Amino acid sequence: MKILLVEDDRRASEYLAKGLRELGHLVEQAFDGDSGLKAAETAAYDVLVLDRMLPRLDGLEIVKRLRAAHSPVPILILSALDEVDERIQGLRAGGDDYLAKPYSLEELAARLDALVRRHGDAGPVGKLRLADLELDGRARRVTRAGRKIELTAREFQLLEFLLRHAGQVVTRTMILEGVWDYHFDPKTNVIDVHISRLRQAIDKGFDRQLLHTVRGAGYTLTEDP
Amino acid sequence: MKILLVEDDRRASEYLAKGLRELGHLVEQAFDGDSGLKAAETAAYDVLVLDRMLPRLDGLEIVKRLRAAHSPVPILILSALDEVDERIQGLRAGGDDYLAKPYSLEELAARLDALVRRHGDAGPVGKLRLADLELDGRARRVTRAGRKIELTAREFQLLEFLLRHAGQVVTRTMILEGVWDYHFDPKTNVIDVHISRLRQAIDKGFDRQLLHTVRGAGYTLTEDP
DNA sequence: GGCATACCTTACGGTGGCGTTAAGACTCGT
DNA sequence: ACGAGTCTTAACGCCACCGTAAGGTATGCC
Repeated sequence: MKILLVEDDRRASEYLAKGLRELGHLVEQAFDGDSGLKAAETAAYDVLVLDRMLPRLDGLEIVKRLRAAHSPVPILILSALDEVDERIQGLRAGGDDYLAKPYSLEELAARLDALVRRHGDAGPVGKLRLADLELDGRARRVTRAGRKIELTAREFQLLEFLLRHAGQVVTRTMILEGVWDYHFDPKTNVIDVHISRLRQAIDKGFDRQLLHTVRGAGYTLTEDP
Repeated sequence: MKILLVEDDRRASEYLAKGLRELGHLVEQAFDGDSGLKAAETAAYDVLVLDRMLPRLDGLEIVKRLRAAHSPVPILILSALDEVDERIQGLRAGGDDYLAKPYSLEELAARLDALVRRHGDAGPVGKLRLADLELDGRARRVTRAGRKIELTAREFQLLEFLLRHAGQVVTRTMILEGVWDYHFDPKTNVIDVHISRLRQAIDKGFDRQLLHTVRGAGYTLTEDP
């Protein structure tokens, strides 16, 4: 999922970003409150991770402003302190969860999963399904009709993105943003190539095709023919 | 680990208890506040799970009394409401974490693990198993297909960590945190080297490989090919 | 039908992730 | 203080994966 990480400590930020990316998430970083708030207002994230103490604009202040603007995005607040009062302030400001240092990446990831799940439609952790195609995020495992399918990292990301938007048409631009984190047109056919490869992997040899082209628009993953 | 579950709703209690037991925990149940408090004062638990609303003695009241008596035991509070005020009251009273319905067993288990870990003691020392690979934490002994396998300290820790997360992908960052207790990137290939050695030890000469690489992400220990 | 556009497939070189080996640093116990 | 065993670092080679380009195929419009 798409995560905005606002943390001024460069080292900590890189560390968390790397860890979250390894887990298959798309992470964008901001290093001060100002740009963090701006990013949060501009793009659509599945969840925000805010440090409590930030230069230029405090983490809590960001939360308050976003909530004042009726942004429903789930927010988790990081802090050096594990004092009850700290946590309470975080929740009062409109944060959804709170995590104290020392950060455990595993716990952070678990809480983010939980937050997002609570906010959106339910469903078992990290499992996406369409017809007999199944994707398990935690095990990084894809099966169709019970048979395991080997995918590369990109293919996996792509499939995950498509499954998240199953039934609707996803445009190339959406894919570029959601999978590659490109905010411009690369002027190449990267997407076509990866779609092609993904097709080979999940649809080849099966009767019912799931991945369809919508000419002039993009692609769609659906079980309706 | 040893868990005290205080929940008056019989059905919910049984459900949670069953789930937690399946995860290898030892669960004791109480169905009202009075006996819950008594149990908590009498026996030593690794963690308490308290329902918010209880007959005879409110969940929060139990927390307050235990804290007044300087009991350090980690406590997680369950509640039907996910209101901020509710959560704040729970924390103020001395609870360590808060979980709202609908309960997700997976999330509950994860939070309990996190709570206990944060409170210091290591995880449960029991037997871990995957296919014909077995690890005995107490005896510090590993066997595969009955044959003893000699491991160094690090290799043992590493294997234990992998077994705890069997079936899911563990990233390098997770391994660094869980096995080395590093909270930064050492920029070396320590992990690769130890994984390599562990492979030699547990997989070499066996038909079915258990330790698999997930390129771009990390490793996974699973019996599925 | 012919043309233009959009899309698909294949092939290929570069990059970087991973595995292994070996050598140096460290930590014990004796 | 020495040595055996262990851990960490560094070096090197391999190969899977990614992205680009090029040529082929389908689709829609006139």
